[in-house]
Amino acid sequence: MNTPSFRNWQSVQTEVLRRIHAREWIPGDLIPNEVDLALEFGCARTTVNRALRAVAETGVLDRRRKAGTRVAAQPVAKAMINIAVIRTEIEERGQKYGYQRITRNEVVPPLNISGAMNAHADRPMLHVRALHLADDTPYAFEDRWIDPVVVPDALAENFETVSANEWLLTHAPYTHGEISFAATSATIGEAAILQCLEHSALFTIDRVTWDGDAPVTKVRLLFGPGHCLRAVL
Amino acid sequence: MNTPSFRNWQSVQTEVLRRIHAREWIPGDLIPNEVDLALEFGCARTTVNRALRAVAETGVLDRRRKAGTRVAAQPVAKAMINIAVIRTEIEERGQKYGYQRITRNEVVPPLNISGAMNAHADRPMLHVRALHLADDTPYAFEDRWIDPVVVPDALAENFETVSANEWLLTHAPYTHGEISFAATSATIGEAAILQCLEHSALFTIDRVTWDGDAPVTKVRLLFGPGHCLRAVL
DNA sequence: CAGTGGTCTAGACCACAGG
DNA sequence: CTGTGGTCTAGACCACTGG
Repeated sequence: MNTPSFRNWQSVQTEVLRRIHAREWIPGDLIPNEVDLALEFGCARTTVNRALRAVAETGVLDRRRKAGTRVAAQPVAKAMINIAVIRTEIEERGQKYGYQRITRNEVVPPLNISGAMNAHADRPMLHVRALHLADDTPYAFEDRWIDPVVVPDALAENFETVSANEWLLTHAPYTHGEISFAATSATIGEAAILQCLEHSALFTIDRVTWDGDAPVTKVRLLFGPGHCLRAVL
Repeated sequence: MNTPSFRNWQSVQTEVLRRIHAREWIPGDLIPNEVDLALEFGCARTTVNRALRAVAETGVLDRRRKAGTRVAAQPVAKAMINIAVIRTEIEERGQKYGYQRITRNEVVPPLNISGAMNAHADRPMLHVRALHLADDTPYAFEDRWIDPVVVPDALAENFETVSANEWLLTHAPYTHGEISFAATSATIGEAAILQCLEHSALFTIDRVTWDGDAPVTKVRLLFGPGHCLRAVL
């Protein structure tokens, strides 16, 4: 067995994936430990570790101290979704970006909004509604709530030329957030804004971010009919 | 400046994130190089490297050889989506999983299917339609095409008790794939299967996988109204 | 060309959890 | 208790790319 030598972690990773693909290592199997693999591959254990860690991050391997490393029986497909600023997203597709602010108010949000943000139910918030356009046609409707206690600067901004989507990135840091994707049926008002039929199926993104315990912003993005979000596996 | 010492990469990562959050390092800024940070933090450069690499993977830092490491001006939010087997997904929510195969045929697929799979347009494929149920109510409709040349074993399987969703995981390895998310309007047939109204907005996942150049399978999953996919940021 | 991140190495110690 | 992965270290060389 004249094993070719594996001199970097990427080649070790490739070899590991090959063995799994070729069923040399069967799903559920325990594979050799790092020390043995390092010996076999003729490299340092650190290098094997780096490779196995990378594979494990994709869900193909399952690693546990003492228990060792196994080929995942039911690998969970992991897709990395990149959510960029909407303007960038449109411009990268070679389209012309357009923006229209629709409304801006300071009101007490409905309970489902303050609830989702984990915020005080009686505190007024900044409510901004706006439309993003690609090549002059409606692309996405942004319905956003901003907590003015956490982001006081937002009160001085009218969001007429800069979208909240973009402005918040540079003015409101957050520590963590939640995002969810769904399909919703266009209300008559949404249909008018997006220039589509009532009850059209709209791809929807809901996102809430916090800075520690403090709610920063909650946004719902409604994309025009036909929109889809892609990723690789 | 009595810097506490940072003895592991996680604490270095935390400190880096803190500085960005606290605006000590402004978006667009060049931050000190690894050697300097290692000196400041009192740890090895390897440790700093590990921490910065982890932060860069989340999109908060931008690293380039020679150019150095910068705080991303417009960080692209990255959400990791885990797509598990549907049965597992349902059972993990404490619901009872149910499955019904609807149809199974060997036919030449329509052009949009063979096109998406990058397959020969005139080759017959295995077409399986099935319904997944949670607590006896329709959860997702699976409409799948399988290339029998690539997965010959599939011809011997009737998919009456085991879903293709699950069977393929252990019988058809793939090297890469594409996934896309969208919202579609229920046709009358789909509405009947999912027991919802025609034109309901359905969350839809399309997935195609390949084994090298060879197309393995293409699946469209239509989820019942109200379904949503969550992730953390 | 030179400075930066990218990686490898050999060895060491540690934390966790299986048996 | 002990084997496994997780991590740190110091030093070295390399690859890329900006100036």
